[in-house]
Amino acid sequence: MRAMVAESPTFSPLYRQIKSLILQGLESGEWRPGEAIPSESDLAIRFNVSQGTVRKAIDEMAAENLLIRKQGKGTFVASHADPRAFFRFLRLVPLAGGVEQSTSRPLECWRAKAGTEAARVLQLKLGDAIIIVRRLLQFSNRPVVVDEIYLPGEIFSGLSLEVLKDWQGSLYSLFETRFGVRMIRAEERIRAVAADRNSAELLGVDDGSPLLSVERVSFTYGDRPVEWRRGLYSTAEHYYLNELG
Amino acid sequence: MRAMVAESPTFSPLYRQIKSLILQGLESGEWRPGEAIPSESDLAIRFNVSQGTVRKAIDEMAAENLLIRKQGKGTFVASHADPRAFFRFLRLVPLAGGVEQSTSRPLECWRAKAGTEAARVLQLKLGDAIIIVRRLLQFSNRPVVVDEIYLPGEIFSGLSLEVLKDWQGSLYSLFETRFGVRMIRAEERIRAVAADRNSAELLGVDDGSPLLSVERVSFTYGDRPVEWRRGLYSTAEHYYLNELG
DNA sequence: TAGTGGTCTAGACCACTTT
DNA sequence: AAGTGGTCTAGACCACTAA
Repeated sequence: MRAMVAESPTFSPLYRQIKSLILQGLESGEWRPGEAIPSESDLAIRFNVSQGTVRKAIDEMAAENLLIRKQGKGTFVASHADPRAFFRFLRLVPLAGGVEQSTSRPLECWRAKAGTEAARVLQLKLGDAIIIVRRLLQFSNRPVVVDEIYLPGEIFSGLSLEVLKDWQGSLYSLFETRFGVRMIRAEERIRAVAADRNSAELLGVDDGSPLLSVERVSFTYGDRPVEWRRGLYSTAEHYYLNELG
Repeated sequence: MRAMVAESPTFSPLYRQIKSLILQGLESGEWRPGEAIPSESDLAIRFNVSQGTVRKAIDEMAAENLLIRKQGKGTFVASHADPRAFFRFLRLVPLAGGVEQSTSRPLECWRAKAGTEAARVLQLKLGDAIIIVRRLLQFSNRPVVVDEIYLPGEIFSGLSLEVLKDWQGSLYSLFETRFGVRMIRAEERIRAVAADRNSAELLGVDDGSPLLSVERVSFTYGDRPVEWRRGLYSTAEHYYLNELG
């Protein structure tokens, strides 16, 4: 292992090579979400490097929210089942402080073929199978978000309205445990639009009133796009919070 | 220095103590934006710790965008004069790809007294002096954002419309070089609103059309709020891009 | 060639959790 | 007491920049 550093023509430090080896373990499912990976010293022996080098690799992965370190216990694979992961992808906060209970109400779920845009965004071929989900998100039993979610049909073939209705917990935690797809990062494109009649009715606002249009593309390991969604957010009693570091 | 680790009742590791010492150097102006701080080995001698400990302190500060490392050259104090820092706080992207030139057109600048909300947000007393700036932001000579910016009068006392008009470059780089105030992080609260007549005219959109309302509070060292602004973004030809890590 | 940050190692010890 | 991650050190060497 050590030799690769010196010989590699496009130089990549040892700890990054270790990092990608650990990443392989995550992708292959050797260690599943919520489980512990081997200790630093075990990995150091396994990869034949010093503990400090493994440590630096894990440091980076923890900074990327792929792993979670717990002193005295071990290092764990990050999971969307962890309630702390929930607000990482949903940045909606009530105008009047406090914490609210949110519930997801699936409305429809049907099969379709990818059009030009869906194919481009999800990196599919035109006409490939996709699954579309429509959903209403409620905070304290009041509708706040209407979502339309596009998923590659091949990966999510078992998905149906019944499965969605039976599931307690976040959508991403369903995807993770049931379909083995873990969302790692996402890009959101936000605009202001006027409510169409249908959405206005679902959200309980006036036709044509301003809504936040949030278009999201989510990626799994290797920057593969696996979800495309468009949400309309009612910002009458909530706002989208963004922290600029 | 070493002794503090063991003796400290609320344990704080050595490298964090070093970090806060370096932070003091930044706050006090010992090292100014754009300048280099001493080398790791110099700092190690000065603080009487090992180079690795200084390194870990600097690592964290680099991750927080306070310092910028340049291999072979040194470690530099981050500056808003650096063009790379520009898009850290302005997340607007044209719908049709490509890069645009942006220009800031200051409209008005006047003195006022802090009302309840401004006082709360900026942590001032009711009636304290504040300065208000109105500004139009253009991309490729087309208006996209109207901003209203509230600043503590004491800190920004020399600010005027003339100063703003004479300045070439970003607002934050003006604040940094002319007033010694460096913005480190910010929170944005985003909602969708209907355009009022005045803003609609400035932005060249129809009265009542949906706009993004972006309310921002910016903080300097020690999490002190030093700017409050509300911007109305026209998202006819642009969107707000957010990366969810 | 000298100085800077970047990587890697080996070993000691501390803080936290579990048995 | 044993095992985990967390801190700190000292030293060697590599990669990059500038004189």
